[in-house]
Formats: sequence, structure tokens, C-alpha cells
Amino acid sequence: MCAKRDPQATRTALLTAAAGEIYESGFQSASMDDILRSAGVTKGALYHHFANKRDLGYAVLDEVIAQGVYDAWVKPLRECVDPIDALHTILSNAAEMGHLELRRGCPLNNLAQEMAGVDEGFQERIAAVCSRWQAEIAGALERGQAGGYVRPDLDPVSISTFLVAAVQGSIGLAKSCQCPETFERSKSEFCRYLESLRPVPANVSVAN
Amino acid sequence: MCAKRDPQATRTALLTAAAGEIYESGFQSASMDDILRSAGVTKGALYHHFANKRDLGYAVLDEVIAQGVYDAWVKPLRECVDPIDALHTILSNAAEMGHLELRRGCPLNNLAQEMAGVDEGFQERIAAVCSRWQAEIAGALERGQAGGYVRPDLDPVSISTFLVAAVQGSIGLAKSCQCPETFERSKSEFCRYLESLRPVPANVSVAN
Amino acid sequence: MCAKRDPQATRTALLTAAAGEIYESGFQSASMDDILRSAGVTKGALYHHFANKRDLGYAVLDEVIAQGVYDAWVKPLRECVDPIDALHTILSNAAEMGHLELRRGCPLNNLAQEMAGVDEGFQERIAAVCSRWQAEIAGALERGQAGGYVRPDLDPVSISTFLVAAVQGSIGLAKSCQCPETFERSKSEFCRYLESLRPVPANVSVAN
Amino acid sequence: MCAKRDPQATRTALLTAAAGEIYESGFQSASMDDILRSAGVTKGALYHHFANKRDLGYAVLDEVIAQGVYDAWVKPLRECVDPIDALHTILSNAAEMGHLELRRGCPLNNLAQEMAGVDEGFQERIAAVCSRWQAEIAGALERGQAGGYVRPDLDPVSISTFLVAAVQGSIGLAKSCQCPETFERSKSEFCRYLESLRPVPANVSVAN
DNA sequence: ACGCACGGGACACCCCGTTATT
DNA sequence: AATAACGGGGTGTCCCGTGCGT
Repeated sequence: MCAKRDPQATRTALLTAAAGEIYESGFQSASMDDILRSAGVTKGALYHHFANKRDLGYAVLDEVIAQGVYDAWVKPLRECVDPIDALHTILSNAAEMGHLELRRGCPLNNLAQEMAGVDEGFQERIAAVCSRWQAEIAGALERGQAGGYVRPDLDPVSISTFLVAAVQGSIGLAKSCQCPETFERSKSEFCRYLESLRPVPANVSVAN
Repeated sequence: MCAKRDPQATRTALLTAAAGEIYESGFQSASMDDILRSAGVTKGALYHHFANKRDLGYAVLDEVIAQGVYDAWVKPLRECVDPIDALHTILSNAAEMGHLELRRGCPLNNLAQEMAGVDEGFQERIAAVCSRWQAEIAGALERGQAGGYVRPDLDPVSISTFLVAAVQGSIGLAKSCQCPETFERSKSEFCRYLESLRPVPANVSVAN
Repeated sequence: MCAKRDPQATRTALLTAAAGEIYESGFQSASMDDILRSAGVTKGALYHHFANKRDLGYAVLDEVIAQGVYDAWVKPLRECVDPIDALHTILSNAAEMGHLELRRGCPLNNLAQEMAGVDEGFQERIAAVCSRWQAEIAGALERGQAGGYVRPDLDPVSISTFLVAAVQGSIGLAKSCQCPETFERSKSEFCRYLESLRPVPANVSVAN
Repeated sequence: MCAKRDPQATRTALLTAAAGEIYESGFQSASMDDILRSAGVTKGALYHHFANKRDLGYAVLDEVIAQGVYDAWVKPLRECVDPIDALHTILSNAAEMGHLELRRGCPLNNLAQEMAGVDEGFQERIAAVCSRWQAEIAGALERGQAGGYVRPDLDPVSISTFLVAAVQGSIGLAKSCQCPETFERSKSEFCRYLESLRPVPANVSVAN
């Protein structure tokens, strides 16, 4: 009926463009004008939807980046039977992404390392995403313990924290070195560590 | 004695101030004027010692940050007998630092995540530091294997890569969450993993 | 009626101020801040209308200086009957300007000598203005030849090129010497040369 | 005896380098640091020989550029018999240079158009060079009139002024257009004009 | 006669945000 | 909901010149 564009479409275009620029250049170095150009809208439109650059960044984190973590980690873990198998799969998928986005690393970790110490709003949102991420892993591990897929004597919460740290560290290190081999080496030891979380058959002496 | 300041002192003051500002705000957001003010020198002095901001950043990385990694990791590992004991100690020291600098994280990792994908010069320098870091750990592990302190069936290179990733990831995650508990949880599982690298006495059943 | 200024007015103010500053100090030495101050606008306004200093310079050349050449040379020549008379008139007008602007010379020539060898964009624009200028003179001379006002055995194109050179040279030399007499002497010989372009009546002995 | 370099050599190196940089970029845009680098000396040496940038520019004008004018114009004219022949030769030589240095034009004219209206010291020096240049031509023309090589009814001073203007204008226009053909066209008409200065054989009606 | 470390102002340009207007 | 014009501070860097020291 009306010639105007769907307002939501503008917002989405802005979020997508902003996420891309932030991923490429970091939040502080991302230029609003570049985002505008990339989204194909003008200043007025942007400042109608977002109060300022920070708010735009928050929205990118809440609506784009958090969603990415959810898609990659939460859903597979919720649907899985054996959490260790699921983690292997997730890691392999991440490895493929790792090859693709080796240069730019993990969007969440990038933003976290840049902004967590600088802006409280970012820090809180990042912490929330990380908490949920860890909680989902811990929950899956607990279910795994109940189902006999995970060693029952270990603390799921500590493991989940260490896992998140190791994942982000592995991607980050691959970015630092810009070489896939580094990620592969890290991943192979990572997998060995994952295997050590499985329960040991009753009739053998354990050597983890 | 002489009215003129030691030229090296000016350079050092600049490096220190720059390292501080970069640590606080990131490289791209660090302001040259702030560095100047913080170092108590003028533009003329700065651009006499460094051609531009990038060169200053390179020098900070090469001369300040790399040195920090060396002091914290290389020296203890070279002098140690049991590398796993040494890694425990290093990690505990890092944990103390973790409490202090929780908000700002690891200078090397900060710079790496910000600049590795943006500037080739930074990337190469960062990769060099990481390589050396891993190589030192791998060397210590090999010596540990020869001395019977480390399981001989494991690959020291993969372990060293994973270790570096896990360390940077743990510090980074603690920064993301801004809470010491996160680091502690990650560290406890990290220590458990470290212990799993020790050789198993042949005559006892192990349950760590 | 409306509180907001006509956008075109801002652009014009910038062009005028820039033309003045460039005329006074040359392009490279003209200060953007001075232009801003002189135009009474802010940086935001300037960089909204022009991408950078070069673009502003191009616009000054295309829209201000070229117009000046057009007004002083093209229009009188198009409307004239006897081109040599017209050239005499134009030269006298230039001489008057010469007294006024003796110190600063010809805006086109200034920019040409400064920028033609340095920036290709300037060079192309300057060449275009000069070409058109010569072409207009050559056209007028051809019409003059057809009408019997100009010796038919001469090449209008070569004459037009030499004329443009001599005009710019005369103004330039007057600027070099900063004395009106120099321009007058050059002009008197210039006029003698112009007269030599007229056809010679067949039945009289000439001694000009 | 002493290890130190000949002081005069440093001065000459500075003058040469400065002349080159000024020719390339203009006086105001020439960078002292570039001159220093090009000459292979340091600031201290420069400011020992010259009080400041202006003084260096004056020296370049007085000792390098004026010399060039002298070599190209004064000497040939002093030694000639027929001044019009000599001017033809000089013009042809300039044409050859014109092809070589088409992009950068005439060093004297460049400096004149840039600085005559801006700095009095430059203006006076430029005026002096131009005056002497004109005077030498006028002198040669007078001798030519005495020797019967030049029409006696013309004013040597006006001609010399117009000649200098036309020469600088022709080189300048060629620089503006960056094409050798422009210079050739201007030169051909210039030569025709020169020929018109020769006395006419007694037994024919004159048509100049 | 010359070298090095430095002082400090100016420069072009970019940046985020606002306002009047439709 | 969206636009164009604009405000004005901050950015890295270049620049000419100085002064101590040899």
C-alpha cells in the first residue's frame, strides 16, 4: 500500500551490516558511515532505530552474535544423546569454520576481548552469553553423566568452563598464527582431552 | 650530570606509556596524544623515535609484550626439572595476575585478537611470539618425557599448542565474565588435565 | 523564511572562499581551516560537499576559474566582428585587471604552473580549459579570415596557441616584476604583433 | 689533513638537492627533511649554512636558477652576431628541453608564479633575474640594429619584454597541456614573429 | 662544521551525532 | 520512517626550527 520500505527490513539491514563491519574491524574502529554505506541507508534511518553506536553494538551482540552461539552450540547439545560425541561434532564444524574465518576468528571472542574491559554494557551482555553457553554444556554433561556417557566423578561446571575457554583459545590462537595447522594440532589434543571424559570400562585399569 | 636527558630514556618512556595505553584501550583506539601526555614527551620526540603509530605498536609488541611472555614462561620452563610442576606454578602465578588484571586480560592476546586479522606486520610478530612460546613448552615437555616426568606416548607439540590455547582462552574467558571464579573453575580443570599428562605408575590403578 | 540555509549557498560560499585562498596562497599552501573561516562554515559542511581538498580544488577550477576565462575571452570573441579588434579590447581589459591583480597574476596560470606537473586530475582540467580557450580564439580567427579581417595565409591554430602563451606569459612576467610598466611594454609589442595579423591593402606600402 | 668534508661541498649538495626538490614540488611544498635526505646531510649542517628555509630558497634562486638563465640566454646572446639567428637557436634548445622537462616547466617561472606575490625577497630576486634577462636581449637587439640585422624602427626594450613573456608563456602552456605539440605550434608562430623583426630589403614593398 | 634529540604548532581528514524537513 | 545538511571535536602525522654536544 505504501511506498515505504518495511521498517523491520531497515533494522535488519543495519544489524547485518554492523555485524559485518564490527567483525571485520572491531567495534571501536568500525565506522558508522561504512555501516551506513554497507546497509544502503542514511544516518537518519540509523539514528531512528538505534540511539547511538553503543546501542547498535549491543543489538548486534544480543541479536546476531548470541544467535550464532546458540545455533552452533545450544541446539546440538540439547538434542544430543552422548554429549562427548556432540562436542566432537561441534568442534569439527568449528574447525571448518576455522579454516574459512581463520583470519577473523570468533565474533564473540573478538568483541569480548575488545570491549569487556572498556564498556560495562558490553561486558554484561558478553558475560550473559558465556554463562548461558557454559550452562548448556554443563547441563548436557550432567545428562551425559546420568546416562553413563560421562565419567561421574568429574565436575560438569568446571569442565564446561574449561571447554569454553579452550575453544575460544584454540580459535584465537589459530587467528594469531593465521595457520590452519595450529588449529588442527590444538584440536587433536582437544579431542584426546574430550575422550578422557568418557567413563572407563569396569574391568580394566585406567590410564587416562 | 648533563642537562640533556638520556635519549634511551625517552624511548623507554614512550614504549612504556604506549604499552599501557594499548593495554587499556587497544591499539587502534589508543590515542597518540594520550601516549604523549602519559610519557611526558612531545610529538617531535615521539616521531623522532618512531616513524608512525604502527611502528610504535610493533616496538611495544617486540620489546615489551614479548618480553613479558619470555619472563613468565620461557625462563621458568628452561630452568625446571619437572615441566608439569613448572606449568602448575606458572598457572598459579598467572592466576594471581588474573585477579589483578582480570578486567584487561592478556596483553598479547588482546593485541592478537584485535590486530592479527587487520595488519600483516602485527600478525607476523604475534605469530613469532606464539611460535616461540609453544616451542619452549614443547621443548620442556620433551625433556620431561626423557626424564620420565611426562607420558612418553603423547605428542609434545600438540600439547604445547593446546596449552597455549587453553591459557589464553582461560584468561580471555575470565575477562569476558569479569569474575575470578570463572578463572578458578577453568584453572581447576586445567590442572586436572595437566596431571593427566604425567606417566602412570605401572603397578597401581589410577583414579584421578 | 526557513531557518535552514540554502544548501547551494554553502557550497558557493565554500567555492568562493576556496578560490580566494587558492589564488592568494596557491593550492598546496591554502589552508582548509582558513577556507572554512573565510567561508564561515564548519568542517562538517565542507566535507559534506567535497570529499577532500583535491575535489574542492577541482571544483574551484571547473566552476570558478574556467568561468572567468569564459567570461573574459569566449563571450567577447563569439560576439565580435573583427577578431583583432576584439583581442585588443580583451587585452586592454586584462591590462586593467593586470594593474589590480598584478601581485597575484592569473588564477588559471598560477594553478597550472603549480599543479599541472604534480596532479593528473588538475592537469587534465587545466588542459581542457586551455584547449577550449585556444579553440575559441582559433575559431574567431577563422571567421576573421573568412570576413577579410585576418591575413588568410596564416594558421589560426598556431596563432591561437601563441596568443594564449603570450598572454599568460605577459601576465606572469608582470607578476614576476611586480611592475605595471613591464606589462605595458609587453602589451605594446603584443599589440604590434596583433596588428601584423591584419591583411595588407594591396595598393599601399605598409610601414607599421 | 682533516677527516672532515669540504664545507663547500656540503653547501653545494644542499643547494643541488634543494633546487631539485623545489623544482619538483614547488618551494612551499618542498620538505626540508626531503632535501636533507636527498643531500645526505643532517639538520645541523643545513642550518649552519642557511638561516632558514627562505634563505635556502633565495640561494637556490641566486646561485642555481639565475645561473641556468645566464647559461641558456646571456652567453649565446653576448657572443652572437645576428641576434635573431641566436634567438632561433636558443628557442630550439629550449624546445629540446621542453620535451624533456615538459612536465615540470621552467624553474624560474615556477618559482616566480608561486612566490612573487607571497614573499618580497623572492619577488625582488626574481625581478632582478628577469630584468637582467630582458636587458641582455635588449642589448643584443640594439647591437643587431646597429649591425643591420634588426629592423631599426622597433623598440628593443619592448621587444625584449615581450620575448621573455612569450618564452615563459610558451613553456608554461606546454606544461599546462603536457603535450609537445602545443609547444611546437606556439614555437612555429614564435619563429614567424622573430622573422618579422628582420629588416626588409629596400627594393620591395613590405608585408610583415 | 656538523649530528642528534627534541619542541610544538599546523595540517587534512574522519568521526559520531543533531536538526530541520518531508 | 527517512533524508540531507551540518556541528565541532579528535586523529595521526608532518613540518620547520632549536639547542646541546663534539
